Order: sequence, then structure tokens, then C-alpha cells
Amino acid sequence: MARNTMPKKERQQALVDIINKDPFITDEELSETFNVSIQTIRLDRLELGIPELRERIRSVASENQKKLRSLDAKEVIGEIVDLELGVSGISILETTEDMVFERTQIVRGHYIFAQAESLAIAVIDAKVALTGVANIKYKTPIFAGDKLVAKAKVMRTRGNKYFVWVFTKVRQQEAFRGKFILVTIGEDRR
Amino acid sequence: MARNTMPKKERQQALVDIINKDPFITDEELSETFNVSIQTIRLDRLELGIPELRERIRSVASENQKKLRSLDAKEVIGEIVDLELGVSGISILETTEDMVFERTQIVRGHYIFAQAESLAIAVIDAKVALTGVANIKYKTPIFAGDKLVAKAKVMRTRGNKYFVWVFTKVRQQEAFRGKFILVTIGEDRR
DNA sequence: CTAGCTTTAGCATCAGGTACTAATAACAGA
DNA sequence: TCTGTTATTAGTACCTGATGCTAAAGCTAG
Repeated sequence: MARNTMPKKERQQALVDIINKDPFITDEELSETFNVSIQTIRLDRLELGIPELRERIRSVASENQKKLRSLDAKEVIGEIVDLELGVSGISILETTEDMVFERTQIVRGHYIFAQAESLAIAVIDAKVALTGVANIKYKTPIFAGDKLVAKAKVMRTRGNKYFVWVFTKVRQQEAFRGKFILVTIGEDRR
Repeated sequence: MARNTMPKKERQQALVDIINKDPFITDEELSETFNVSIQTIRLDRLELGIPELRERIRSVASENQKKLRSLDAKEVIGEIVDLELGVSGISILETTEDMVFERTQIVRGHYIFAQAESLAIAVIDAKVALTGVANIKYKTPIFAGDKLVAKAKVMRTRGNKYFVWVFTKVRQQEAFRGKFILVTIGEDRR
């Protein structure tokens, strides 16, 4: 039956690991995996300051909810602060840590692009599909915390095609520019 | 004291709303806010099929964990299936419901862009910052469920500048193309 | 062999319930 | 007004996954 017991220290380390990996595990299950009594597990948790199952689940639930809320907000890709439909618009995006390349702290291009695209689509007053873009330029690297101010102008419309320019500034400095060609749908497209 | 009771139906509707908003509320707290006994709350939950507090917390915790995991995976923006550093690479992205414009079911351009950008950066063997892009074209609209296959080729290098072309196909049809100009950093940049 | 740490056992208690029974209150229809 | 139905409340036994406490072993090193 070799009730293969482990030294206390080792068991407690393993305990921490297991609970971190699966916070949904009960003391009973733990006692079975370690071949010790439930009381021992409880003592271990006490010593290690690990809360009971229900508290663990509770905190997982609320922490994850926080994370999801912040991601939801991020999905907006910039807040539109001014909008004259069919003419122009302004959008502001506060960049955060999780938009950057870890190694360089530089904001990933697609966030900047996404802000510009969203704004360009917002100024067009119709169901639209983005079909062509040209002349994008990133002028300077953008770092977490920078506030991106994007201005869009509708330059020309031809039938169901819209030519929209977007300029994005960081601290008054131009950081990005893009010319978007948007095609409304609903009508035939080609 | 006007124990202001509410009609049953109304109370149950309000109950659903409250619990949806705050799944962490106990029957006792609910009974206080509605000025009814705990038993009434329990009966209501039974009729409405609402599980007990602990179950609610449990499901919030695990559902949100699932969502977070899928978002994590999404952050990769395409799976790189082939890569010859400094030369070429292939990335596959399965599009999903939450990448599209609700109204049109068409995949938002920045996901396609992000896949291409990520791939372009991956094929360059260095710390890179994206600084210039040109000649992007979206050829056809892409719908949720479409599988995007992006191929990148390094066309030219000049000093710390890399010219990378990315072609993305959906069902053998070209859907996107982009020429990226990447600049490695670490060295001086200008 | 004994002092000290570690482990186990047992029991009372708690929160937040389920499941069930039974009594009472409220109200609508004849 | 009485009556039948629905709604509400009360109360009990039981459940899970714990806490908190006391006490008894088990092991181990000096």
C-alpha cells in the first residue's frame, strides 16, 4: 500500500501548484491525491494562506469578469468624440499595455489601423464594406499610454465609393495616415 | 411600513434582472430587497429555473475562463503553419462570429490586416517595428467561418528595412494583398 | 527515552442552500 | 358571503465544503 507520503515542504509546494492550476479542487480531492487526511490539507492551506474553495471560485469569477469588461471596452477601438456624418469625424484611443509588443513596448500596428478603419466606417452613413486601402504610413512608433487622436475626412464620393483620409496624431505629432476606399453594400458591388 | 409587495410576475421579472446583473447575491439579500420571505425567493428561483448562488458563481467563473482562453488564442491573430525566417511564411486564421460587423456579417478589415501584419513581422528575424505600409487591397468581402490563408514573402531588404508582401486567400481566391515596409529597431532609426 | 514537530481524528458550528410538509393569507368568481 | 385557487410563509431534516477547536497518535532527532 506504500502510502507514499511526501515531505511536508514538497507537498505544500505541490499544493500551491495544483490549486493555481485548478482552483476548483476541493480539500477532499486534494487529500486523496496526496494520500493524507483532509485535516492535513486544511492545515496546509492555513499555513499557506490559501482560501477555501468557495472563496477561490468567487475570486476567479469576479476577476475574470473585470478582465472581460475591460476587453469589451477595448473592442470599441477608439471613442468617437465628434462626428459629422458623410463629412468628418474624430476618434480618441487610449493605448494600453496589452496592445504592445512585449519586447519593444511599441503598439501593434493593427490597433492603430483598427481605430482608423472604425472611424472611416463611422463617418460613412451606410452599411459599408471596406474594400480598398492605400498609402498607409506609420510615421513614429507609439507606446503604451499614448493617446491617439484620429481625424477622418471624406475627400470624394463616386457612386457607392467613398474616399476617406484618416490622420492620427500622438501629442500633436502625426503618427499615422491612411487613405481608405470604402464601398457601400446593399446596392450591387463589383 | 407599507410592506410594499409587488405582483408575483413583476417580482419574478425583477428577480431575473437583478440576478443577471449581480449573480453574487444571496437569497437572503433578495428576500430583503423584495420584502418577502426567503421561501418565496426560493420558490421563485425554482419556478424560473435559476440555480443557487454557488452554482451561479461557479458557472460565471468557468464560463468567463473559457471566454478568456478563446480571446487569448485570438490574440495570436492567425496560426503560423510554415515559416522560413527571413524568406517566407504561411499563416492560417479561422474567422469567427465575433470578428464581423453585426449588420453585414462581413469580417472587419483589421483582423485581416492584423493577420498579415503579424505574419510579416514573424518572417523577419528581429525586433521589429512596423513603420510603413502601402498598396493594401481588399478584393472580396470575407464572412464569418471563412478560413484565411496568408502567405508572406520577403521581397527586398535594404539596411534595416524589409519589404514584405502578404497575399491572403479565401477558398483559393485572393482576398487581400499588402506590401509592408518593416524597420528593425535596436539600431538607430530615422 | 523523551521532547517536539506532524499528522490524524472527532466534534460543534457555519453559510447557503435543497426538498418537503403544512399552515395561513389573499383574492376572484359564483 | 362562502369557496376554491393561488401565493406566501413557517418549519424541519438534510447536504456540502468548509472553519475552529481539542486531543490523541506517529515519527524523528538528540
